[in-house]
Amino acid sequence: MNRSRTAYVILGMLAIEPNRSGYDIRHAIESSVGHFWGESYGQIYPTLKQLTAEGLIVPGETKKQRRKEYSITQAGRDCLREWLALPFQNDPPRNEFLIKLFFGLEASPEVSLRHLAELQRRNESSLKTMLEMKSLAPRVNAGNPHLPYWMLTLDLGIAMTEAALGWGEGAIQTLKSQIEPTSANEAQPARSS
Amino acid sequence: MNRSRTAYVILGMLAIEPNRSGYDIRHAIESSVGHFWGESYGQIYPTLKQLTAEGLIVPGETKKQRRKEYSITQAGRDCLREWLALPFQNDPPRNEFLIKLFFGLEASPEVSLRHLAELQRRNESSLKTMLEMKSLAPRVNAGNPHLPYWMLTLDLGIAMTEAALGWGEGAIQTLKSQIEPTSANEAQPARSS
DNA sequence: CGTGGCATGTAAACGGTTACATGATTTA
DNA sequence: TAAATCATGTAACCGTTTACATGCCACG
Repeated sequence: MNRSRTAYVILGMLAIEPNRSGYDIRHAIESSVGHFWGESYGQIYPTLKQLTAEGLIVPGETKKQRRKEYSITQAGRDCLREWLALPFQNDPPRNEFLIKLFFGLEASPEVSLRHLAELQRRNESSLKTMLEMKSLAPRVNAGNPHLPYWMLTLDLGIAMTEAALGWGEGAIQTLKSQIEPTSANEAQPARSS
Repeated sequence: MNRSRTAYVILGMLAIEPNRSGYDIRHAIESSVGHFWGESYGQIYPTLKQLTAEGLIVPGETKKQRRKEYSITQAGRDCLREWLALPFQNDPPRNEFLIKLFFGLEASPEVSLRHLAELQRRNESSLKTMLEMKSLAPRVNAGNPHLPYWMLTLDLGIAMTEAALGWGEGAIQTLKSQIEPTSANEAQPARSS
Protein backbone atom coordinates (compact mmCIF):
# COMPACT_ATOMS: atom_id res chain seq x y z
CA MET A 1 0.00 0.00 0.00
CA ASN A 2 2.58 2.49 1.14
CA ARG A 3 4.63 3.37 -1.88
CA SER A 4 8.03 5.01 -1.81
CA ARG A 5 8.98 7.64 -4.34
CA THR A 6 11.16 5.04 -5.98
CA ALA A 7 7.97 3.25 -7.00
CA TYR A 8 6.65 6.29 -8.81
CA VAL A 9 9.91 6.96 -10.58
CA ILE A 10 9.89 3.37 -11.82
CA LEU A 11 6.30 3.79 -12.97
CA GLY A 12 7.31 6.97 -14.75
CA MET A 13 10.19 5.32 -16.53
CA LEU A 14 7.98 2.45 -17.64
CA ALA A 15 5.31 4.91 -18.74
CA ILE A 16 7.83 6.55 -21.05
CA GLU A 17 9.03 3.25 -22.46
CA PRO A 18 7.74 -0.29 -21.85
CA ASN A 19 9.70 -3.53 -21.68
CA ARG A 20 12.45 -2.34 -19.44
CA SER A 21 14.36 -4.42 -16.90
CA GLY A 22 15.54 -3.24 -13.50
CA TYR A 23 18.94 -2.82 -15.03
CA ASP A 24 17.52 -0.72 -17.86
CA ILE A 25 15.56 1.44 -15.46
CA ARG A 26 18.60 2.18 -13.40
CA HIS A 27 20.55 3.13 -16.46
CA ALA A 28 17.71 5.25 -17.80
CA ILE A 29 17.48 7.12 -14.51
CA GLU A 30 21.18 7.77 -14.37
CA SER A 31 21.46 9.02 -17.91
CA SER A 32 18.33 11.15 -18.05
CA VAL A 33 17.51 12.47 -14.58
CA GLY A 34 20.82 11.66 -12.95
CA HIS A 35 21.46 15.30 -12.18
CA PHE A 36 18.55 15.49 -9.81
CA TRP A 37 17.54 11.94 -8.99
CA GLY A 38 19.27 8.71 -7.99
CA GLU A 39 18.22 5.12 -7.40
CA SER A 40 20.14 2.02 -6.35
CA TYR A 41 19.54 -1.60 -7.33
CA GLY A 42 18.85 -2.44 -3.72
CA GLN A 43 15.84 -0.19 -4.01
CA ILE A 44 14.76 -0.96 -7.55
CA TYR A 45 14.49 -4.76 -7.51
CA PRO A 46 12.35 -5.08 -4.38
CA THR A 47 10.14 -2.26 -5.64
CA LEU A 48 9.64 -4.02 -8.97
CA LYS A 49 8.44 -7.05 -7.05
CA GLN A 50 6.10 -4.92 -4.97
CA LEU A 51 4.68 -3.09 -7.98
CA THR A 52 4.05 -6.40 -9.71
CA ALA A 53 2.16 -7.69 -6.67
CA GLU A 54 0.04 -4.54 -6.74
CA GLY A 55 -0.74 -4.99 -10.41
CA LEU A 56 0.77 -1.66 -11.36
CA ILE A 57 3.32 -3.28 -13.64
CA VAL A 58 3.51 -6.66 -15.39
CA PRO A 59 6.51 -8.78 -16.32
CA GLY A 60 6.76 -9.46 -20.03
CA GLU A 61 6.47 -12.91 -21.62
CA THR A 62 9.49 -14.78 -20.34
CA LYS A 63 11.22 -15.52 -23.59
CA LYS A 64 14.64 -14.71 -22.29
CA GLN A 65 15.08 -15.92 -18.75
CA ARG A 66 18.12 -13.78 -18.16
CA ARG A 67 16.34 -10.45 -18.36
CA LYS A 68 13.07 -9.66 -16.65
CA GLU A 69 11.30 -6.93 -18.53
CA TYR A 70 8.35 -5.02 -17.15
CA SER A 71 5.63 -2.83 -18.57
CA ILE A 72 3.20 -0.46 -16.90
CA THR A 73 -0.49 -1.35 -16.61
CA GLN A 74 -3.43 1.01 -16.82
CA ALA A 75 -3.73 0.86 -13.05
CA GLY A 76 -0.07 1.83 -12.89
CA ARG A 77 -0.64 4.75 -15.20
CA ASP A 78 -3.54 5.97 -13.08
CA CYS A 79 -1.48 5.62 -9.95
CA LEU A 80 1.35 7.61 -11.51
CA ARG A 81 -0.97 10.37 -12.66
CA GLU A 82 -2.42 10.62 -9.20
CA TRP A 83 0.98 11.03 -7.62
CA LEU A 84 2.12 13.55 -10.20
CA ALA A 85 -0.88 15.75 -9.37
CA LEU A 86 0.01 15.79 -5.66
CA PRO A 87 1.97 18.83 -4.45
CA PHE A 88 5.71 18.17 -4.49
CA GLN A 89 7.58 18.15 -1.23
CA ASN A 90 10.73 20.14 -0.75
CA ASP A 91 13.64 17.77 -0.53
CA PRO A 92 15.25 18.09 2.92
CA PRO A 93 18.15 20.48 2.50
CA ARG A 94 21.57 18.94 3.04
CA ASN A 95 24.54 20.45 1.29
CA GLU A 96 27.82 19.29 2.71
CA PHE A 97 29.85 21.79 0.75
CA LEU A 98 27.90 24.71 2.16
CA ILE A 99 27.97 23.49 5.73
CA LYS A 100 31.76 23.13 5.54
CA LEU A 101 32.05 26.60 4.05
CA PHE A 102 29.81 27.95 6.79
CA PHE A 103 32.24 26.60 9.41
CA GLY A 104 35.19 27.76 7.30
CA LEU A 105 36.74 29.89 10.02
CA GLU A 106 37.24 26.81 12.20
CA ALA A 107 39.48 25.29 9.54
CA SER A 108 42.63 26.72 8.05
CA PRO A 109 41.79 29.19 5.29
CA GLU A 110 43.27 27.03 2.56
CA VAL A 111 40.70 24.33 3.30
CA SER A 112 37.78 26.46 2.20
CA LEU A 113 39.64 27.54 -0.92
CA ARG A 114 40.37 23.93 -1.76
CA HIS A 115 36.71 22.99 -1.36
CA LEU A 116 35.71 25.95 -3.46
CA ALA A 117 38.07 24.94 -6.24
CA GLU A 118 36.76 21.41 -6.10
CA LEU A 119 33.18 22.65 -6.32
CA GLN A 120 34.05 24.66 -9.42
CA ARG A 121 35.63 21.57 -10.94
CA ARG A 122 32.56 19.44 -10.31
CA ASN A 123 30.18 22.11 -11.51
CA GLU A 124 32.16 22.71 -14.69
CA SER A 125 32.12 19.01 -15.37
CA SER A 126 28.39 18.59 -14.84
CA LEU A 127 27.66 21.76 -16.81
CA LYS A 128 29.63 20.30 -19.68
CA THR A 129 27.61 17.10 -19.76
CA MET A 130 24.34 18.99 -19.41
CA LEU A 131 25.20 21.24 -22.34
CA GLU A 132 26.13 18.16 -24.32
CA MET A 133 22.77 16.60 -23.51
CA LYS A 134 21.02 19.79 -24.50
CA SER A 135 22.65 19.85 -27.91
CA LEU A 136 22.14 16.14 -28.52
CA ALA A 137 18.66 15.63 -27.13
CA PRO A 138 16.64 17.24 -29.94
CA ARG A 139 18.26 15.03 -32.57
CA VAL A 140 18.26 11.82 -30.54
CA ASN A 141 14.65 12.23 -29.38
CA ALA A 142 13.26 13.98 -32.42
CA GLY A 143 9.48 14.02 -32.32
CA ASN A 144 9.36 12.70 -28.76
CA PRO A 145 6.46 14.48 -27.05
CA HIS A 146 8.28 14.31 -23.70
CA LEU A 147 11.12 16.39 -25.05
CA PRO A 148 9.84 19.86 -24.02
CA TYR A 149 9.55 18.70 -20.41
CA TRP A 150 12.94 17.08 -20.47
CA MET A 151 14.51 20.22 -21.86
CA LEU A 152 12.96 22.28 -19.09
CA THR A 153 14.57 20.14 -16.40
CA LEU A 154 17.85 20.35 -18.24
CA ASP A 155 17.62 24.12 -18.52
CA LEU A 156 17.07 24.54 -14.81
CA GLY A 157 20.11 22.43 -14.09
CA ILE A 158 22.16 24.51 -16.48
CA ALA A 159 20.90 27.81 -15.11
CA MET A 160 21.58 26.89 -11.50
CA THR A 161 24.99 25.43 -12.22
CA GLU A 162 25.99 28.52 -14.15
CA ALA A 163 24.83 30.65 -11.26
CA ALA A 164 26.92 28.56 -8.87
CA LEU A 165 29.96 28.86 -11.12
CA GLY A 166 29.58 32.63 -11.30
CA TRP A 167 29.26 32.82 -7.55
CA GLY A 168 32.33 30.59 -7.16
CA GLU A 169 34.57 32.98 -9.08
CA GLY A 170 33.70 35.82 -6.77
CA ALA A 171 33.89 33.63 -3.68
CA ILE A 172 37.43 32.55 -4.49
CA GLN A 173 38.49 36.17 -4.82
CA THR A 174 36.76 37.06 -1.57
CA LEU A 175 38.48 34.26 0.30
CA LYS A 176 41.88 35.03 -1.19
CA SER A 177 41.64 38.64 -0.14
CA GLN A 178 40.52 37.43 3.28
CA ILE A 179 43.69 35.42 3.70
CA GLU A 180 46.02 38.11 2.40
CA PRO A 181 44.25 41.32 3.31
CA THR A 182 47.06 43.55 1.98
CA SER A 183 47.44 43.77 -1.76
CA ALA A 184 50.88 45.41 -1.69
CA ASN A 185 52.96 42.31 -0.98
CA GLU A 186 51.83 40.35 -3.99
CA ALA A 187 55.11 40.69 -5.85
CA GLN A 188 57.33 40.03 -2.84
CA PRO A 189 58.64 36.45 -2.57
CA ALA A 190 57.41 35.86 0.97
CA ARG A 191 60.22 37.55 2.87
CA SER A 192 58.67 38.67 6.10
CA SER A 193 60.45 41.02 8.49
CA MET B 1 33.48 5.84 16.82
CA ASN B 2 31.41 6.18 13.69
CA ARG B 3 30.13 9.70 13.64
CA SER B 4 27.24 10.97 11.57
CA ARG B 5 27.35 14.35 9.92
CA THR B 6 24.93 15.53 12.55
CA ALA B 7 27.75 15.15 15.06
CA TYR B 8 30.01 17.49 13.12
CA VAL B 9 27.31 20.08 12.64
CA ILE B 10 26.71 20.07 16.38
CA LEU B 11 30.44 20.44 16.98
CA GLY B 12 30.49 23.32 14.53
CA MET B 13 27.63 25.10 16.23
CA LEU B 14 29.27 24.69 19.62
CA ALA B 15 32.58 25.88 18.19
CA ILE B 16 30.91 29.10 17.11
CA GLU B 17 29.23 29.62 20.45
CA PRO B 18 29.55 27.62 23.69
CA ASN B 19 26.89 26.88 26.30
CA ARG B 20 24.16 25.84 23.94
CA SER B 21 21.46 23.29 24.64
CA GLY B 22 20.05 20.81 22.16
CA TYR B 23 17.13 23.12 21.78
CA ASP B 24 19.43 26.06 21.09
CA ILE B 25 21.41 24.10 18.55
CA ARG B 26 18.34 23.14 16.64
CA HIS B 27 17.18 26.71 16.58
CA ALA B 28 20.61 27.96 15.55
CA ILE B 29 20.73 25.49 12.67
CA GLU B 30 17.30 26.42 11.46
CA SER B 31 17.89 30.13 11.53
CA SER B 32 21.40 30.23 10.11
CA VAL B 33 21.92 27.27 7.79
CA GLY B 34 18.30 26.26 7.42
CA HIS B 35 18.39 26.89 3.69
CA PHE B 36 20.86 24.10 3.13
CA TRP B 37 20.88 21.96 6.28
CA GLY B 38 18.31 20.42 8.60
CA GLU B 39 18.41 18.48 11.85
CA SER B 40 15.68 16.97 14.01
CA TYR B 41 15.59 16.57 17.78
CA GLY B 42 15.47 12.82 17.36
CA GLN B 43 18.93 13.11 15.88
CA ILE B 44 20.37 15.88 18.03
CA TYR B 45 19.74 14.56 21.55
CA PRO B 46 21.22 11.09 21.08
CA THR B 47 24.19 12.64 19.29
CA LEU B 48 24.80 15.02 22.19
CA LYS B 49 24.96 12.03 24.48
CA GLN B 50 27.36 10.25 22.14
CA LEU B 51 29.62 13.28 21.75
CA THR B 52 29.75 13.66 25.54
CA ALA B 53 30.78 10.02 25.93
CA GLU B 54 33.55 10.61 23.41
CA GLY B 55 34.79 13.67 25.26
CA LEU B 56 34.26 15.95 22.30
CA ILE B 57 31.80 18.11 24.19
CA VAL B 58 31.13 18.68 27.90
CA PRO B 59 27.91 19.55 29.71
CA GLY B 60 28.12 22.79 31.64
CA GLU B 61 27.87 23.04 35.43
CA THR B 62 24.35 21.94 36.21
CA LYS B 63 23.03 25.09 37.83
CA LYS B 64 19.74 24.89 36.03
CA GLN B 65 18.52 21.35 35.74
CA ARG B 66 15.96 22.19 33.12
CA ARG B 67 18.42 23.11 30.38
CA LYS B 68 21.48 21.07 29.59
CA GLU B 69 24.10 23.28 28.03
CA TYR B 70 27.13 21.92 26.26
CA SER B 71 30.47 23.30 25.19
CA ILE B 72 33.08 21.98 22.81
CA THR B 73 36.38 20.57 24.10
CA GLN B 74 39.79 20.86 22.48
CA ALA B 75 39.41 17.27 21.30
CA GLY B 76 36.10 18.27 19.77
CA ARG B 77 37.68 21.20 18.00
CA ASP B 78 40.42 18.98 16.59
CA CYS B 79 37.85 16.46 15.46
CA LEU B 80 35.83 19.16 13.72
CA ARG B 81 38.88 20.59 11.96
CA GLU B 82 39.79 17.15 10.73
CA TRP B 83 36.36 16.61 9.25
CA LEU B 84 36.26 20.05 7.68
CA ALA B 85 39.50 19.31 5.84
CA LEU B 86 38.05 16.11 4.33
CA PRO B 87 36.69 16.41 0.78
CA PHE B 88 32.96 17.11 0.79
CA GLN B 89 30.63 14.53 -0.66
CA ASN B 90 27.98 15.46 -3.16
CA ASP B 91 24.59 15.21 -1.56
CA PRO B 92 22.56 12.51 -3.31
CA PRO B 93 20.40 14.31 -5.83
CA ARG B 94 16.67 14.10 -5.17
CA ASN B 95 14.46 16.87 -6.40
CA GLU B 96 10.83 15.93 -6.37
CA PHE B 97 9.76 19.00 -8.28
CA LEU B 98 12.09 18.19 -11.16
CA ILE B 99 11.16 14.53 -11.33
CA LYS B 100 7.49 15.47 -11.53
CA LEU B 101 8.22 18.01 -14.23
CA PHE B 102 10.26 15.41 -16.10
CA PHE B 103 7.20 13.14 -16.19
CA GLY B 104 4.98 16.12 -16.98
CA LEU B 105 3.55 14.67 -20.17
CA GLU B 106 2.01 11.79 -18.21
CA ALA B 107 -0.06 14.26 -16.22
CA SER B 108 -2.52 16.81 -17.50
CA PRO B 109 -0.70 19.94 -18.65
CA GLU B 110 -2.19 22.09 -15.90
CA VAL B 111 -0.47 19.95 -13.29
CA SER B 112 3.01 21.00 -14.36
CA LEU B 113 1.97 24.61 -14.53
CA ARG B 114 0.56 24.41 -11.03
CA HIS B 115 3.80 22.90 -9.72
CA LEU B 116 5.77 25.54 -11.51
CA ALA B 117 3.71 28.33 -9.98
CA GLU B 118 4.14 26.76 -6.56
CA LEU B 119 7.90 26.54 -7.05
CA GLN B 120 8.02 30.22 -7.91
CA ARG B 121 6.04 31.00 -4.79
CA ARG B 122 8.39 29.02 -2.55
CA ASN B 123 11.48 30.45 -4.19
CA GLU B 124 10.24 34.00 -3.92
CA SER B 125 9.52 33.45 -0.26
CA SER B 126 12.92 31.96 0.51
CA LEU B 127 14.66 34.61 -1.57
CA LYS B 128 12.92 37.24 0.47
CA THR B 129 14.12 35.81 3.79
CA MET B 130 17.63 35.35 2.44
CA LEU B 131 17.78 38.95 1.28
CA GLU B 132 16.51 40.01 4.68
CA MET B 133 19.24 38.00 6.36
CA LYS B 134 21.81 39.53 4.07
CA SER B 135 20.81 43.05 4.99
CA LEU B 136 20.55 42.31 8.70
CA ALA B 137 23.56 40.05 9.22
CA PRO B 138 26.31 42.69 9.08
CA ARG B 139 24.66 44.77 11.79
CA VAL B 140 23.61 41.88 14.01
CA ASN B 141 26.99 40.13 13.80
CA ALA B 142 29.22 43.17 13.53
CA GLY B 143 32.84 42.22 14.06
CA ASN B 144 32.10 38.50 13.98
CA PRO B 145 35.01 36.84 12.18
CA HIS B 146 32.69 34.13 10.85
CA LEU B 147 30.66 36.69 8.97
CA PRO B 148 32.51 36.54 5.61
CA TYR B 149 31.95 32.79 5.42
CA TRP B 150 28.31 33.12 6.39
CA MET B 151 27.76 35.76 3.76
CA LEU B 152 29.28 33.52 1.13
CA THR B 153 26.81 30.72 1.86
CA LEU B 154 24.01 33.24 1.80
CA ASP B 155 25.14 34.64 -1.52
CA LEU B 156 25.16 31.24 -3.16
CA GLY B 157 21.64 30.60 -1.96
CA ILE B 158 20.53 33.93 -3.34
CA ALA B 159 22.27 33.44 -6.66
CA MET B 160 20.83 30.00 -7.23
CA THR B 161 17.35 30.97 -6.18
CA GLU B 162 17.39 33.97 -8.47
CA ALA B 163 18.54 31.73 -11.29
CA ALA B 164 15.68 29.34 -10.58
CA LEU B 165 13.18 32.20 -10.52
CA GLY B 166 14.44 33.49 -13.86
CA TRP B 167 14.19 30.02 -15.35
CA GLY B 168 10.68 29.66 -13.92
CA GLU B 169 9.38 32.69 -15.78
CA GLY B 170 10.51 31.30 -19.09
CA ALA B 171 9.33 27.79 -18.23
CA ILE B 172 5.81 29.00 -17.51
CA GLN B 173 5.68 30.71 -20.89
CA THR B 174 7.02 27.62 -22.60
CA LEU B 175 4.42 25.40 -20.99
CA LYS B 176 1.58 27.79 -21.70
CA SER B 177 2.47 27.93 -25.37
CA GLN B 178 2.73 24.15 -25.29
CA ILE B 179 -0.86 23.84 -24.13
CA GLU B 180 -2.23 26.40 -26.56
CA PRO B 181 0.06 26.05 -29.55
CA THR B 182 -1.83 28.57 -31.69
CA SER B 183 -1.39 32.20 -30.77
CA ALA B 184 -4.30 33.48 -32.87
CA ASN B 185 -7.14 32.52 -30.53
CA GLU B 186 -5.94 34.50 -27.55
CA ALA B 187 -8.65 37.13 -27.82
CA GLN B 188 -11.48 34.72 -28.56
CA PRO B 189 -13.61 33.77 -25.57
CA ALA B 190 -13.16 30.01 -26.02
CA ARG B 191 -15.76 29.40 -28.62
CA SER B 192 -14.51 26.41 -30.51
CA SER B 193 -16.01 25.27 -33.77
C1' DC C 1 39.32 -19.98 -21.83
C1' DG C 2 39.08 -16.10 -19.16
C1' DT C 3 37.81 -11.45 -18.42
C1' DG C 4 34.59 -7.86 -18.29
C1' DG C 5 30.16 -6.40 -18.59
C1' DC C 6 25.20 -7.70 -18.10
C1' DA C 7 21.82 -8.84 -14.80
C1' DT C 8 19.22 -10.12 -10.58
C1' DG C 9 18.75 -10.30 -6.10
C1' DT C 10 19.32 -10.18 -0.64
C1' DA C 11 20.84 -8.84 4.12
C1' DA C 12 22.59 -5.73 7.11
C1' DA C 13 23.53 -1.43 8.52
C1' DC C 14 22.67 3.40 8.59
C1' DG C 15 21.01 7.89 8.97
C1' DG C 16 17.19 10.17 9.71
C1' DT C 17 12.20 11.54 10.58
C1' DT C 18 7.95 11.16 13.05
C1' DA C 19 5.24 10.57 16.74
C1' DC C 20 4.81 10.31 21.26
C1' DA C 21 5.54 11.10 26.27
C1' DT C 22 6.62 14.23 29.73
C1' DG C 23 7.01 18.19 32.35
C1' DA C 24 8.81 22.99 33.51
C1' DT C 25 8.35 27.95 32.82
C1' DT C 26 6.47 32.05 31.07
C1' DT C 27 2.84 35.06 29.77
C1' DA C 28 -1.80 36.58 28.98
C1' DT D 1 -5.29 29.35 35.52
C1' DA D 2 -5.00 28.31 30.86
C1' DA D 3 -2.29 28.42 26.84
C1' DA D 4 1.89 28.79 24.61
C1' DT D 5 6.44 27.84 24.49
C1' DC D 6 10.60 25.89 26.24
C1' DA D 7 12.90 21.67 26.68
C1' DT D 8 14.43 16.75 26.84
C1' DG D 9 14.15 12.46 25.46
C1' DT D 10 12.72 7.67 23.33
C1' DA D 11 10.84 4.13 20.16
C1' DA D 12 9.31 2.80 15.95
C1' DC D 13 9.55 3.10 11.48
C1' DC D 14 11.26 4.13 6.85
C1' DG D 15 13.77 4.67 2.77
C1' DT D 16 18.16 3.98 1.10
C1' DT D 17 22.89 2.56 0.46
C1' DT D 18 26.43 -0.82 0.68
C1' DA D 19 28.26 -5.03 0.32
C1' DC D 20 27.84 -9.33 -1.00
C1' DA D 21 26.41 -13.54 -3.65
C1' DT D 22 25.45 -15.50 -7.90
C1' DG D 23 25.58 -16.60 -12.56
C1' DC D 24 24.94 -15.65 -17.63
C1' DC D 25 26.79 -14.13 -21.92
C1' DA D 26 29.76 -12.03 -25.42
C1' DC D 27 34.15 -11.13 -27.05
C1' DG D 28 39.03 -11.30 -27.63
